[in-house]
Amino acid sequence: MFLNKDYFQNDAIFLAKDLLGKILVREINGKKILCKIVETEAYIGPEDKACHAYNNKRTKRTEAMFLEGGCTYVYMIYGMYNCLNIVANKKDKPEAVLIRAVEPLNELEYLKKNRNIKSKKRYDLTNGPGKLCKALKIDKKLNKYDLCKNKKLFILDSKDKKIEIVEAKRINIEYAEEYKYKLWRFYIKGNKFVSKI
DNA sequence: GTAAAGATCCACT
DNA sequence: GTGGATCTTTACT
Repeated sequence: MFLNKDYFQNDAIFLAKDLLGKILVREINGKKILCKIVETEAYIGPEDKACHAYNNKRTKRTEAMFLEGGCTYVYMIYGMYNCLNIVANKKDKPEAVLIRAVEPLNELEYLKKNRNIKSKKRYDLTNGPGKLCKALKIDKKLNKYDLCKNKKLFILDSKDKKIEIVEAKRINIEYAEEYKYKLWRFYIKGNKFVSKI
């Protein structure tokens, strides 16, 4: 089951929770890599001080968040790492869901090769926003990508309804003042691939 | 043109 | 659990 455009017009907090357990599909050279989404964070444009688009700040970088829901917002952090966001809500509402961690379901050797790390731990492959982007070869070429119209990157619905969702504070946003206490990070309880408990 | 900070990762103890 | 690496984007002058 494909998730359609209407689904992504919901607000970021709803989507952040609802996307847990769903399947992110990335196709590279004919390989279909399947990953279960296990950890997300919601960023709510104008009011959220942790959001790049706080106060409707619109720059060349943040304009992807002003697109309609169902597109991607890929940004670079610390100069070297990419993070994958799913844009939420309607056009001109800058909300997004950051994908912080996924659980790889196949092509593990290929993902390990992309990561090029010494660690052989399976759960080190994709347990962080920068890591999963490197493993899945997600970079700025996939910024503003429409998840509903393309085959290289999209999301499948999942029948897994037994997951237990934990709400937590978001990570590494000390500068966000009162917003750093918002419980806008969501993850699947007990899942080994979550970046931080 | 220049400076400063940043939604992180990895190796090491 | 800690610290260094490392470079893009932004917001100034």
